[in-house]
Amino acid sequence: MIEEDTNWFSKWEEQLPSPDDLMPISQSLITPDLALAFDIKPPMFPSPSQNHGHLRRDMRVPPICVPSLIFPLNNHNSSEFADSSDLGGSGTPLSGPSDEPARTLKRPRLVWTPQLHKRFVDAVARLGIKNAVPKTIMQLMSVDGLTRENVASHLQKYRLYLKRMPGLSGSGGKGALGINGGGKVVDPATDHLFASGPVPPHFLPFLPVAPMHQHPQIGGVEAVVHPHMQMQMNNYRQGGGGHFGGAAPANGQYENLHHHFPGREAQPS
DNA sequence: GTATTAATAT
DNA sequence: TATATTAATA
Repeated sequence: MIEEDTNWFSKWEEQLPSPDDLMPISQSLITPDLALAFDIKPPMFPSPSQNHGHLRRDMRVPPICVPSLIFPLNNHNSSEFADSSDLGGSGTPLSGPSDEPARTLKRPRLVWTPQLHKRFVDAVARLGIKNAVPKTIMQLMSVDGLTRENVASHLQKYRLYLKRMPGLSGSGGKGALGINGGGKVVDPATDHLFASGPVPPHFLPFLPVAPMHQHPQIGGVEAVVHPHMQMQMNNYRQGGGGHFGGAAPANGQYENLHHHFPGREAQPS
């Protein structure tokens, strides 16, 4: 039914970024420098203490036209975009990114939050092995600011993970992702493990993204990636648990997870 | 010429 | 380690 196609996105949207989980942070994610460079004014954050309930993450970041990438306070001493505010008096040979066009700015490392990863996995799942290539995945994910390289890199790791996926005892003898006939995704077991539920065996071989029913949450709380997943998405425990001694990873970036076809990926002829 | 991938670097 | 970047190549 076509109707489903319509709902498809809504459902997806709903199950995607939990407002609470998505940006519990109150820190401005844009470096002052960057903000200035792009002439971006920090989006208004709803009262963090009020965003519970049904608050749909409707808050779209201002219609930024540039790489609307929201940076987590990347603590790295990137020689590139070191905050000019404190640029060590040392004769910094670098002019700073403020001068450079946004296009050439070096983005900070992408942090694959569980939400992002979920989108990624969903995309891969519905694309099927055949089409699950960086470009396509990226498009399906529709996360603005996300680059093909980002996806490619993650995909590489994801594949490695699938390969090492335990439990595939070779009774069948089929390779980890050897199947491909109709666009199957990977071993059911693998897929199941990784998807941790939200990715039902309904993927279609074709693009016409369909509305498979995805339960946004499992057991009440969204099942974070997966326990077995050695891809260490561990630090992101949203629900539960406890904190880690390590510094909490900024997870607010890419909050604008709304679909919005990338303008930056403009493909040259 | 682009896109994907493995390898490598940070 | 996780992600980026490069290099090879389809």
